[in-house]
Amino acid sequence: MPTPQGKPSRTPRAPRTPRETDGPKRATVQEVAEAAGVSTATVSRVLNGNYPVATETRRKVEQAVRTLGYVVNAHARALAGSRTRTVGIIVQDIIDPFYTFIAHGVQRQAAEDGKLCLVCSTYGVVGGELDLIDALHEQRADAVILVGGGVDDPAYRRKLADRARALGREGSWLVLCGRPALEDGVPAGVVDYDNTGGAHAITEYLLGLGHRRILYVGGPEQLSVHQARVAGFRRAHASRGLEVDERLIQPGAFSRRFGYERVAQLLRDGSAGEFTAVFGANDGVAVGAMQALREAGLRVPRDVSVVGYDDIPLAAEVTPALTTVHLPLEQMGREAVRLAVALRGESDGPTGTRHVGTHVVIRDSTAPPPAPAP
Amino acid sequence: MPTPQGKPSRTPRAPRTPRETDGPKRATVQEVAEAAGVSTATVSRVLNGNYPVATETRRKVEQAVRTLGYVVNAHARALAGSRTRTVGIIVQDIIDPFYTFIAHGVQRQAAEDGKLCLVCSTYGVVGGELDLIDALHEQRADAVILVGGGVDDPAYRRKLADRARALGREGSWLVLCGRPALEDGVPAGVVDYDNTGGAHAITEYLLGLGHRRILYVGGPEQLSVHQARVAGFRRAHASRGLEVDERLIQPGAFSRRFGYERVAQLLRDGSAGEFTAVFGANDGVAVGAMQALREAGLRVPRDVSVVGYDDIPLAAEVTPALTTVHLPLEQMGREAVRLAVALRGESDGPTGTRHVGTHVVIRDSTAPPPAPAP
DNA sequence: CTGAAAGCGCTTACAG
DNA sequence: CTGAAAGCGCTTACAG
Repeated sequence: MPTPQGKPSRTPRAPRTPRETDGPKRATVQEVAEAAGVSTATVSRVLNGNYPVATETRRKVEQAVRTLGYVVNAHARALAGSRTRTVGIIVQDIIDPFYTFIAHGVQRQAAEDGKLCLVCSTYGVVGGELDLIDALHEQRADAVILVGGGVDDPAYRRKLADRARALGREGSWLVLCGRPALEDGVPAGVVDYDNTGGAHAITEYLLGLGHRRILYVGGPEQLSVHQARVAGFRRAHASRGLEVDERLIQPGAFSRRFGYERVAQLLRDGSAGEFTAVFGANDGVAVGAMQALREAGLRVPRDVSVVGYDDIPLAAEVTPALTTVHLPLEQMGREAVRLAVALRGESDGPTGTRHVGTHVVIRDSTAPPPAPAP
Repeated sequence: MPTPQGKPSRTPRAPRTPRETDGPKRATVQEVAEAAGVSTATVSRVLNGNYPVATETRRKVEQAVRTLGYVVNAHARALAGSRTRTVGIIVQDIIDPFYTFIAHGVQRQAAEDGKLCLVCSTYGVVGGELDLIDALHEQRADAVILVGGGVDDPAYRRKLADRARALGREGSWLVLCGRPALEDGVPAGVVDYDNTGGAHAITEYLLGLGHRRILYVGGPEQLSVHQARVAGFRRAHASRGLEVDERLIQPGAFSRRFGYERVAQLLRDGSAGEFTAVFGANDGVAVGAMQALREAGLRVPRDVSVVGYDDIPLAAEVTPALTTVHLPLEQMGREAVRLAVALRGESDGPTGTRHVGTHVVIRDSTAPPPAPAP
């Protein structure tokens, strides 16, 4: 039983006495060395394969490893060497497909590079990110990948920069994935996808179809992603000399539920005025909006067009299939670990940035607005 | 640049010379101790809070920690102490909702217990599980949680048992989540959900509705989960003295795609005979089947009823909402880490098993079979 | 190609 | 309540 401090209570047994059932006792390099009749240095060298070793010697060591069932201790290795072969990733919520797919990319790339992956979710806890960075720092992760848009106030960015520097001193790297770069000189990489550009492109598509009153729903106001997407939305209007009715911008959560409820409400009370298209801040919001429209007796895309952002699988699976901005989520995850690896190669390299492309995917949820009432 | 062996090449710089930019050099307990004017033992004690320390002493140490920006090295800690405060989880594919939700539960429970989570996916690679268990063993994870049904041949189970014993010697535990227990005496826990019972219950529900020809689609034949579900399907028929037409059992992948393709094909060539209901081996398969039925002009549930298994969110989101067997996925993940923690508390406890409940959720995809053609 | 030895950064009996 | 010292299990210059 753990004590209140969470430490195991002292057992009355003599320490380090192997259990009866232990069988071949847990082996160490020391024991492998003895069994093979060589030094521990030699064992280490055959294990790591990073140094020439005579064939016969190698054979003896491998034999000993096998018969003793030796499994290297990664902690001893990490302490004596320098790399941990571990990357950490911090997301908001692993069950949100946006994060799941990025985490998936991180995991695959890490696996290909022979690294293991520590995944952590903040679940929206304030300061959670910072604590998790610290926890991953304790683990001396080779890289810490922070995914998703962040709150964007100066005090917070300063704290993040401090963490990045602390990590940098350790030879590790903070990689921001989908969040603006920190100030110059801070050792942090960034994997960037163009929120403003994507939002601009899909808004322009809607405008080109003839829509003039587009409702923008969802997205937490403090998040950098949200701000960037709204900026693209506005810029597309501005390029055509159009003004946007502020009532049409309805920030909120990034959830299906929010999309559903807010659109249902606006349809009910009309407080945003009329609209012929809905731009969901992400696919979840858009799908929620579609449901609200359907329940109000409106047809998509005949009466109202709907678009989303991210292109999670759901977007292609709903009916009608959703027009949206495609983000290469898995690739973003892969890019993040590749960047970290590249960065570690440099003795004291500067901040690096990697951009991934984005494009509009036109499916069945968009059409020209209905002809004005006769 | 890594050399071909994957090790960093020697740099010409003198080792351990701090970079100009290092700022407050990476601190160690040693340095914290000096700064605070105490011994390293004392620093360790205030850091771990597991031993009485004078208030004033504690204050000095905490102060030193803060000004030096000290971050404990988890590897040194793991090597000197015994626990790593890390759990490992192995799934087949993190983007499959079944696994995502279990992983989510593992992660939350681990976080609540102050542990970090190493998550690994096999992506269906043969032997992947075994290699990943070894990798997690190297990391000395406090527990290794293996999720999902496994291939069920004796040779494989023997290998698994070997791994479990090796882990056990280390004081760590293998926990099988949704897979049959290993032989007696092997130090492995299991979190069990009743596949046979669930399949029996939902089949019985369909039978009670009047269906007599139910198509069972999907599920890889070698997997223990599949075998258990089919067993439940058969037993439900047997209880009513009904025979099952073997052509109605169509194993295959656990995917939406397979469900779609196989049902489409059977509808085309009629090689399974008639059927009035479809039992998808999991929700994905069931949703694929619904799509195939719809495209063939059949209506669900009016012409054909459809049920699934697992109750992932998709099940409630499709139209019509899917009748299925509910599995408490998140809870299963949580149970797995709780079990591991409990097991570690015991000096040499026996194999433990935890059962989680299962129940049928009736939604809109089921109805009595259509009346026989007039 | 190989070995002896130092050292990585902690924790934990042991002894006050 | 505190400290001196051993030891956890590896890797890596250094020296042949």
